[in-house]
Amino acid sequence: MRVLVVEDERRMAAALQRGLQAEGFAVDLAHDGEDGLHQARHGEYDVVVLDIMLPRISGYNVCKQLRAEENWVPILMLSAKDGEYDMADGLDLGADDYLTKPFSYVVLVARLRALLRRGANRRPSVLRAGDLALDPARRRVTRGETPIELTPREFALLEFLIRHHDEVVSKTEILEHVWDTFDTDPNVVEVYVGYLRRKIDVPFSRNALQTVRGAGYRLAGDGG
Amino acid sequence: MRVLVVEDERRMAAALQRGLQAEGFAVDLAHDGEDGLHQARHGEYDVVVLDIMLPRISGYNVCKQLRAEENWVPILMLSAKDGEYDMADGLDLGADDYLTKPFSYVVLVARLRALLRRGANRRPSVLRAGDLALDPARRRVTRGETPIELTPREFALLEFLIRHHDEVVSKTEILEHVWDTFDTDPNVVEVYVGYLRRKIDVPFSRNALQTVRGAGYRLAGDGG
DNA sequence: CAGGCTTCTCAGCCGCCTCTCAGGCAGGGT
DNA sequence: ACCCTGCCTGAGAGGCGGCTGAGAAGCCTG
Repeated sequence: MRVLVVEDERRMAAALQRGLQAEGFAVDLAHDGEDGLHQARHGEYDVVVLDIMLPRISGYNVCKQLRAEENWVPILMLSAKDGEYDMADGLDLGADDYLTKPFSYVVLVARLRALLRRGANRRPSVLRAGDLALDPARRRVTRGETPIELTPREFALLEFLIRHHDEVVSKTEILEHVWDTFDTDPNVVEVYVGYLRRKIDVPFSRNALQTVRGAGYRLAGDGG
Repeated sequence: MRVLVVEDERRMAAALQRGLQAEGFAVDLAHDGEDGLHQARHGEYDVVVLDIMLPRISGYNVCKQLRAEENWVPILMLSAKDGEYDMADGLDLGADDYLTKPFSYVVLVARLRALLRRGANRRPSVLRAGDLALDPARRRVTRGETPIELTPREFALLEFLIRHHDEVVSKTEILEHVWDTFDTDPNVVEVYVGYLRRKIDVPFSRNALQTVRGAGYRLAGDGG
């Protein structure tokens, strides 16, 4: 598995390289945005770890550029907590996952593996589960032919659920990936699951968004 | 889940112990590096929380020593912000994760769980015994093709039994691993074994979950 | 600045899950 | 055959997880 790490802080980059190599990845480094963009274009990587604060071209623009060129290599974005961009921006750009510095090394590796497992490469432009369809680029959701209006938070939640459809995802995982926090009251997830249900569930039909008591939620669906 | 906390500041150590116990971990303490090294060698822990600044042997050297002995227990390092070592050093040593003091308690727990989860990921994704299949990630159990609904406690019990299928496991072992206590009335195990039997046993067939009088229970099955 | 939308908190309710208890049953030893 | 001990199980209490309506705070828009 080939990983490109685009990170300007030399010590951090080197530590990541050693760590990921120990995990069995083949790791290339780029130390600024221009270099990173160049390598990502020509390197055939399975995944790219992309810092946002970079010399020459920001990670933000590297990601935007790659996606504009229809390059769908999975991208995991890194950003400072107090930075100019936040998670919503990152995902808007077409990043596949997002971590806030200071991040946990284990979490980084876990999410890299998750990205690889998901085979996000050659990602279909529309995500499906059952008769639900979600288009990340156009921010549009439909059930069958009928469009569904969602708020940004609802959209992010549904996107996460649909990417993991048929799996049980815990409220903690949801908080980490959709809210980017650990220590928020999980009740907010319950509330938003409630909102989603009212919008996506068809009356008199089996619920698409199931509760798995004591474990989390599962979005049923055979789509891909 | 057994945790070893190696931390010389008594107040901090005690606070961690109480907090982690409340989260359902079994917690042992060591107050200096020598003691910590000794316990880590012989204690069969699922994860070790290791302060860097320790009397007698530094956490740095405890970690180095353990890895030199090919002991790959997951290690989460703690260090002071202004300390001599930083994240890069920690990862170089073979630590699996790294936290800077003062850290958030919630973050610590989240990262511990991430470490444990990662360990779990290395195991086979679907556990089998006979025609029973249990998928920990999806929280799904099937007998042949038919899905079986289990409550969290039933699920945890079956997971433990299936991991030890064809072995006799005592009620005490079950209590330790599934209930995480010693001093509970073993009757609760009998009750839950009963619940499980009603859900997983096929009528008119040999019982999969056998009682071994005076010793415990055994889940029959040739699967792996 | 007003109005609407979104996000999030809070408290109350409901139902499932968990666990206890007591009585009955079965195995094994004498 | 009898008893003792270990195991099983039905009934039920209590707690906790999850759901939801109400409403406050924040944010954007006109």
